[in-house]
Parts: sequence; structure tokens; C-alpha cells
Amino acid sequence: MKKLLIAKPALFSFDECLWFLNRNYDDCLHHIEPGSLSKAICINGENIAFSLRDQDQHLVLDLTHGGEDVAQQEALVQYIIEWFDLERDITPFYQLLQKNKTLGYMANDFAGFRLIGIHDLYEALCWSIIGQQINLTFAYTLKRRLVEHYGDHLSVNGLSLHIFPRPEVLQHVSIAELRALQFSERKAEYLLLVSQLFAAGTISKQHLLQCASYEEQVALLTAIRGIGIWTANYALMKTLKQLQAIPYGDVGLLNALLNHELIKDKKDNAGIDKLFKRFKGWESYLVFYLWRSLSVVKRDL
DNA sequence: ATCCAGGGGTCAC
DNA sequence: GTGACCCATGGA
Repeated sequence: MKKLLIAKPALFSFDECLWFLNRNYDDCLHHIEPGSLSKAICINGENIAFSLRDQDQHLVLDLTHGGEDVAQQEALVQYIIEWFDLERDITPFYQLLQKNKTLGYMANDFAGFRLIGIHDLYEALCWSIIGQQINLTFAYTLKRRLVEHYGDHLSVNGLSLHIFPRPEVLQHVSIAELRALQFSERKAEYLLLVSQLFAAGTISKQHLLQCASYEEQVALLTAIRGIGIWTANYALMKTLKQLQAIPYGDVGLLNALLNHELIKDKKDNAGIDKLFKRFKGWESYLVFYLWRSLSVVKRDL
């Protein structure tokens, strides 16, 4: 079995990332076991499966299905690097955290936690549309139904590793079919529209990368029906790792800020602005760490 | 039973 | 530009 090594940067904890990926939810797009994860993705048209584990100064990537050629292996390594944001020096963020009386504890409690991405823009947009205005448990249920009905999968070591459906497939699904899976009429409409746009090549990650500014990227996304300011920022944060992205209006973010008594109420926009101003350039990391703090509360209850 | 959930569109003003 | 209203459904 082909084995690839990926060097671990400073301020990185695989366990911390792994724990977040596993949280309390049932994510169908990866399988977690203590100390390792398994996943399947499509690279250059081929479905590949791998597992990832922590070993001393490296992450060890074991290819468990496909990926024989070197170009695919390089792409896979790059995928992991982007997924866990391994090339970023996050010490400036930690310095900002440690200066903050309320949030400083995170530098210790969540040490080495990284902004975990979603490489595929289409998947990120679909996932955020699914997650709009419903609780996360149900959102993961809906995602699983979508993936199991319309996505590929690889069977490896007794595990069924699912791959997010391609837009070319989803664009031809009917609203009635999605309604039967308990998607709301609106979510079904939005998902089909986004699928059509991606299948037709009207929108892509490449289009976003060609934008001159962050504002332009937001405008490009929010021009699409079903994608508002929250969804656009979520996708830019997860897919492009645009660190100035703040998913405004996010219920989880607001609850985390309330838990830490950093805002008076959910309409305290001034309080929010004041906090994020201190984390200029690291806004997304702050959001991600605040989301991480929600899981702590949930776990401790 | 009741309120809320990692929102967004629409429409009145 | 702002705010009220609707959507839909499961979780707690």
C-alpha cells in the first residue's frame, strides 16, 4: 500500500482537528476512528480512498484505493494541506487570542486547531444551503440522504466511503425527489439551481479566484438565488480560506459570543464589530474557534 | 406543546 | 436601507 508523508507545522494538533470533524454529528463524508480518519474523494476523474493518521512529526497518508499515478498523489497531498490549512503560520492569531481576556483560554484548550476547509466550492455551497435555518443534526441527516442517493462511494475495509454528488448528476434531480427526502421546497430549488450553474460552468472556484477583491467574490455568490450573505461568507471561509470572511447572522457564532458575554444580545452589532476589529485578518479563525467552543459546551452538558 | 435551528427571499414602507 | 413575514421540518 502506497504511503505518503506530510510534515506537520508548528501549532497543529491532528487530534484537535479530528475531534472537531467527529464532534457530535454524523458526517457521511468521512469516517473517524481514534487517531485516524478515512475518506474518499475524486481526483482527476478517479475516485480515490485514503486514510490519515498522526505519527511523530508527520501525518501519514495511506492510499487504500486507487491513486497510482504520481500526479494524483501530489494532488492528494495538496488536498490534505488545504483541508487542514497546514501551510499557514497561525502564531499571529494566537498572539491576538492571548491578548484577549475572555478568549485567551482557547490558545491552550484548542491548541493546534486549524480552520478545516471544504475543498470543493460546489459542495460547500450545497452544504451551507442544506444547513440554512435548520439544526445541525437534521442538516447532517439531509446531507447523508443526498450523498447516499446521488453520490458515488467506495467500499474499503468494510467501510462505505461516500463522495459528494457531482452537479451533473444533481442538476437532473426533480424537486419532488428532494421533497421526498424531506428537503423543503426552497432548499430543493436552491440546490437544483446551484447544481445547474456548476454543471454549466457558469460559476466555479476559478471564477472566484479571478475576482479582484473579496467584495467582488461576495457579490458574485450572493447574486445567486438562495445564496445570501451568510452562505457566501461561509463558502469563502471554508473553500478559499478567506480569513476576513465572517458569516454574519450565524446563530452559532452569536450564541458563542453570548456564552462568552462578548455581546449584550443577538442584535449587538456594535459589540460584534468591536471584537472582530481586534482580530483583523483572522476573523474566520476567530469564528471557527468560537464554533469550536460551542462543541465544548455541548460535550460538557 | 413550544421554541429554536451554523438563513434567504419577498414585500411594504 | 430596514423590518416584518413566510418558508418547512426535526430536535430538545
